[in-house]
Amino acid sequence: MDGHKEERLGAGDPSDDFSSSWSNIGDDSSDSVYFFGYDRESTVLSEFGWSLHEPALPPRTAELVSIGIDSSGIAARSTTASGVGGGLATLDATTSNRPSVSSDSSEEPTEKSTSSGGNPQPAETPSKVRKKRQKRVRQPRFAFMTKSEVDHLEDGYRWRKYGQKAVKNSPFPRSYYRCTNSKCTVKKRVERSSEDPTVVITTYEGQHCHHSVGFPRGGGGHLSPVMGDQIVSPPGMISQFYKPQRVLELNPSSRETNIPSRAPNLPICPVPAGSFGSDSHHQLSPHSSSDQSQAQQLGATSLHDLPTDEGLLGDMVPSNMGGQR
DNA sequence: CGTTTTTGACCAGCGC
DNA sequence: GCGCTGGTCAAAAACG
Repeated sequence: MDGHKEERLGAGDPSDDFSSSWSNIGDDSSDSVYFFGYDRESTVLSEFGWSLHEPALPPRTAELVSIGIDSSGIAARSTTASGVGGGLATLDATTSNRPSVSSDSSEEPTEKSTSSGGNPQPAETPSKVRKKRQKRVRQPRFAFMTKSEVDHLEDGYRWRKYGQKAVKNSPFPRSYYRCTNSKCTVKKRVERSSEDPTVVITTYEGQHCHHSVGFPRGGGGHLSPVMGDQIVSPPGMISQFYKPQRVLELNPSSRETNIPSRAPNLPICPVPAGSFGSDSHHQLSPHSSSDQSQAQQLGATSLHDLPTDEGLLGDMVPSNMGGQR
């Protein structure tokens, strides 16, 4: 099983089609190789394959194995279901729900509030009154594969579990979490790879609009960055992961389409701008800009191709990733 | 008592 | 149109 993964990746002649989508950001000097990339054509991330490496690094609670990003926020269909790449990270967003970049960002329905929370249905018959849910609007997602014993990795934010489902073709259930910050619509899914139970696949959707809460629970054990300087991303999502050393190239789609390489639709925050100043005083207010400049400072040269802006990736990709090369 | 988890039901999207 | 599956809701239970 692992074999086929390796095969796809290694033999798979990375340059084929995906070389530009998936970047090997491993450190030459290290035994580990990390793959970081995104789905260029809104196809299936798992098609790119991934590889588990056994990094000769200090033991950690979780190792980042692979990251997949759906920068377009568009559908990458799950092949897991079809058995093609079972257990691999797939990002999917229903095409029909594809956020239409400009307008949607503002109307971001905050699905939950529209469905029942924001619209307390005048209960008629508990069963059928249940309000019609709005179309699901998917935000860009990205997934991480980590080798970990624990399913739910500490990432500096507090999450509330709101569902769990059995997944087809997988013996492991998938858990659904939502950020406990009421203004934050970030969600995450956690499931174990059916192929390698030691691998946890975590998929994030959305962007935190607040700082992390710190690590009240774990004492921050997961946080300590190993491969270099500290991770500077306050709203970091995966700070417990290893820091990739370099990004060769990202966002080829922008190359193709001639759009500026900034991720077109990685929302900074789904929350209406106004709510920052007024409501979440202590939160992000002043630094959407400072975050940006920070990101720019940190990664300016090498990150110029980053598709991610200071949004999701800005958070997860340790600031100065690539700054050395 | 407030918060989080569990869990069955409901709903949307998609393929056939 | 129907069935399947993933995603979400929300009441109840569990927990601190």
